[in-house]
Amino acid sequence: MPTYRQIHDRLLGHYGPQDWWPANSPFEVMVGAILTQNTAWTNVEKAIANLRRAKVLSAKAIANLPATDLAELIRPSGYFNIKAKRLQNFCRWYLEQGGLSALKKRDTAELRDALLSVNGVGPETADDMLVYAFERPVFVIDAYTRRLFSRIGLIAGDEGYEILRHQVEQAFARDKSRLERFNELHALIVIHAKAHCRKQPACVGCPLSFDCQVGRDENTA
DNA sequence: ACCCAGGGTCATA
DNA sequence: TATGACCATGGG
Repeated sequence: MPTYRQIHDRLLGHYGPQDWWPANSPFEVMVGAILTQNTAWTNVEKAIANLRRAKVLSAKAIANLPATDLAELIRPSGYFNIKAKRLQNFCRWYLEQGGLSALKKRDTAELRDALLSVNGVGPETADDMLVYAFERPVFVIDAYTRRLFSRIGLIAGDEGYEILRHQVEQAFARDKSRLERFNELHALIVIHAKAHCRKQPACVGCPLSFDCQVGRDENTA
């Protein structure tokens, strides 16, 4: 049974560095993190392109936009009514807190709690922001990660989010460059899942030498 | 036609 | 604490 570190190394060797998050600024990372909730990234790209074209890809602009206008711009990303509210909740909070420069000064644990206090920001979204916008060494747990680790046998699969996060983070606790490891591992797992989608009957050419089928929901073993 | 995507919130038991 | 309903577009 491979270790978390071996999984990281094998995926990295096979797919190469992913250079995440695909965004032009920390704020754009945060917008994308909210828009990609349970949504394909290709749809998020369209929504972000709309925001950029409308010149409202900033906290102030989004906070001051009529909710119905914002919803229309982000329509391609799905759940557009609720996500318009979430984006505005977040942007107003972001401005109240003093913006990026003020947030960057906060301790990681405190910043995480603050992010989680925003309605519409859950654990995965907060951790996406912490790693890819604030460069803090936290590991993001998503559905793919649960499937992969449980099918390999490293976890049961029904553990709580925090339990899993700490378990993986502990595996790299003494790693000098664990931020880069957490950054890559999450991105690699997502890319790996996309590479082995529903079109294939098995995890063909799996770099983990294991038919993990991360891109499939069923098949729990 | 069906499945699900780089989740989160809220009501209910 | 633990399910279930709900949110909604777009690609395979």
